[in-house]
Amino acid sequence: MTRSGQPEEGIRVAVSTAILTLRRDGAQAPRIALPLVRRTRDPHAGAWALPGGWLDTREGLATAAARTLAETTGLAPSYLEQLYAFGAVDRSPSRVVSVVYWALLREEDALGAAAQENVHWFDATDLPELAFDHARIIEYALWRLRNKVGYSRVAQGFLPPEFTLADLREAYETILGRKLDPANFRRQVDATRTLIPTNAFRTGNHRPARLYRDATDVELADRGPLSPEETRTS
Amino acid sequence: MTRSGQPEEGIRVAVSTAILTLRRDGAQAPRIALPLVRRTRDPHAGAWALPGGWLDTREGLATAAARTLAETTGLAPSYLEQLYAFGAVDRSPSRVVSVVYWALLREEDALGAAAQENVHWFDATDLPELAFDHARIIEYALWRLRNKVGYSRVAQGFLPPEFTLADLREAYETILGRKLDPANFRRQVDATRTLIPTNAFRTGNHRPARLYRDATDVELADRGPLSPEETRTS
DNA sequence: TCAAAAGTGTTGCTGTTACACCCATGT
DNA sequence: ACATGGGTGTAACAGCAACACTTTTGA
Repeated sequence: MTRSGQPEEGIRVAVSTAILTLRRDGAQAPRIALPLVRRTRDPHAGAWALPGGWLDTREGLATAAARTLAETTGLAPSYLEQLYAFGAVDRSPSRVVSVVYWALLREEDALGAAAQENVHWFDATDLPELAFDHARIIEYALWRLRNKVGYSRVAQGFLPPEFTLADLREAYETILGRKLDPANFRRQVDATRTLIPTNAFRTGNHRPARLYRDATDVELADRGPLSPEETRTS
Repeated sequence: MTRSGQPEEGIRVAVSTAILTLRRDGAQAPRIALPLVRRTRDPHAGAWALPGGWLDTREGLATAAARTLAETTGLAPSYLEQLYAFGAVDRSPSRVVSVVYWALLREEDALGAAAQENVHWFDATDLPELAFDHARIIEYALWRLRNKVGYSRVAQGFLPPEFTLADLREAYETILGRKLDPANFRRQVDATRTLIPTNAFRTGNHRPARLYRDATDVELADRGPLSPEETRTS
């Protein structure tokens, strides 16, 4: 095959997504959870896998990620970013190129979605046996999230439109796996000038906490010269 | 099409690479240059494009990137990393998914390669009219390089195995587009403990400069849980 | 009034920047 | 000897971590 020639045959392109959200059991600290689907066919029938599907010839990659996500789990993420394209020949018996996305989901949206057959939520630190190399892919997605939280506002993808600094700090703590100093955390986030204080407070057991919302019209993460991909299905 | 169903048809997968190297005209400061190939067919016949080719069904993505690179330009990069997978429907009349890599090439290797027909080198800041969205892709590759140079040793991908700190600093300065303080630069790089001083010096016009080599068996850039892809063609 | 979270102040540490200065070589 | 890049020293500054402290509420 030469450079300018056409390939003899096409290759099947799969799109799948690691959807991360926060989940809390009772009053404990939240944990990162993600939905997996049980495979019904070989290869790896019976094993759990990232939700996804085949790329249709009439749609873009990000659109396909959002579509297959909705079809398999009924979920609509608040943040979606391409993770990596995998294409080793030994990943599957028949040749497949797999473009993987990672997504963040608001806690409330995860609860609101109807439970679906063959879809289960797993704690990211306690995963079942996974199909293909999906275990490593999830590791990579979590690594990317931990990294990105350090220099962007992605953590807000876990939160509702209005939230307290304690909410935000809790999300950071869950992602990073360590406690953060509330005083320093406050100063650091408002040094970024990306949070807009509202006049509302969350009243609870103690001193009320001011609610913030994120600056609108600003992407949660800087993707450089690449504009965020279109994810509308229309 | 349902999740578990097979796609009706395969999709052609293209692999192309933005190959960056340093190039100097006379005694001036070096600039980033990259090779482009002139397209001989539609779409965009006559326009310049990133070197690449079609993914063969029997090879991995990174292998295909290295192979098509060698076939179209005769070059073998010192560093190769996946950049992004593009798949918007309107990129090409017929549906194509394009997996783009970016690579670094040692200055010497660029000069050593025989000049090939339809391959020309361009200054990264002075590009011709490019096919598809390749102009934006090159912007993205340069952005990634600028970013990565801040927290990794990728810049050494431009340099021969042994180099002086001035060589390395010059590479950084070219990538970042600004002068760096030699004194501070020295301290910063040896704080990373990744450079091994040799007993050799480069003797020239002034005080001889010690030659360094990079710590072997260490990847130039941290890619997280993803092990570097195999690029051997065998 | 007390516990606990919200929020402010302050101090010491660490890494960076700027730049003065000495060293070693070719011309 | 002197110009020039190699290489060291150091003081000022900025950002961050640690933690003492004040404020405001519910119980």
